[in-house]
Amino acid sequence: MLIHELSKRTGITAHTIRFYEKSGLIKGKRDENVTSNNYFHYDDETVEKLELIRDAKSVGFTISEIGQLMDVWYSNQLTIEDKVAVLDEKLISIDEKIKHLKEVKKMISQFKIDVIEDNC
Amino acid sequence: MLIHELSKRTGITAHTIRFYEKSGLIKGKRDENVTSNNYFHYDDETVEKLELIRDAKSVGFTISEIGQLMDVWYSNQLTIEDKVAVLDEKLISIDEKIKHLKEVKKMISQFKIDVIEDNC
DNA sequence: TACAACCTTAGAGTGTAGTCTATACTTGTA
DNA sequence: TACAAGTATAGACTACACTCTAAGGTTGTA
Repeated sequence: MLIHELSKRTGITAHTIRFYEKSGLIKGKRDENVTSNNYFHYDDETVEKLELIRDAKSVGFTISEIGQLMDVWYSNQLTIEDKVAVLDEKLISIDEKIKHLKEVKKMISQFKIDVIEDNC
Repeated sequence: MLIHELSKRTGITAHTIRFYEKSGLIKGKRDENVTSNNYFHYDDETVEKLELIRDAKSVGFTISEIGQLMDVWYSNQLTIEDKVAVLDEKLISIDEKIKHLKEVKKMISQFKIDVIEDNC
């Protein structure tokens, strides 16, 4: 599919998708059979990647952290140990984020009770 | 306590604390008994607030979202219904973030297994 | 074949969240 | 009392993540 279709499927603008591509998060392929243009083609895997990017971003991961993860996913430059190390680091970071969210949730829930009961 | 102490207790720089104060997230008090300076004084509640701010920021809440929450917390301008509405909105948003984190965690965990087992 | 709708790259502009510098004043300590 | 350390304000600067504009080329359709 071309960028317009990818944009429609993910709800992410073409501009932003190109920005992610320039940042190394995703990668389109050129069709070698076509010489009249140099349009990028994307597959379903890219749709999944963009959805992962959106999830990861919404919980505070930066582009460069997500990029690091994508490198582990798709690069063969790293040893298994290196890959596992990066993945473990992200897993720890996710657990911390969940912990933070639960703390914030607890505070807000308690405050909601206070607001309702004490009319404060 | 003064800003330096607040900074030491929270690990947030004085510059950033002043930035949060300017953004309306926290509020120091001036000591009316002292006329020689206009130093701001902060209480333990501010320490808690800054810790909440840090947690909330680490999971993708923006300054303005946090500010909205602080308004609900400390302003008497809003009705109980309005306050509960804001709190409910944040609680839903937190649940979504936890859901996103679990999705990302699942993908990374599965990928870790693939890396180890399939040597990919 | 006109023309709308799409594609590309390069680069400028925007909003958020700090981060730092400069200037000037106050406080604590050797 | 010198002077290091702390405090306030204003405003410049930076990094990140978009977001938009311009310029030029391609594709699909009436």
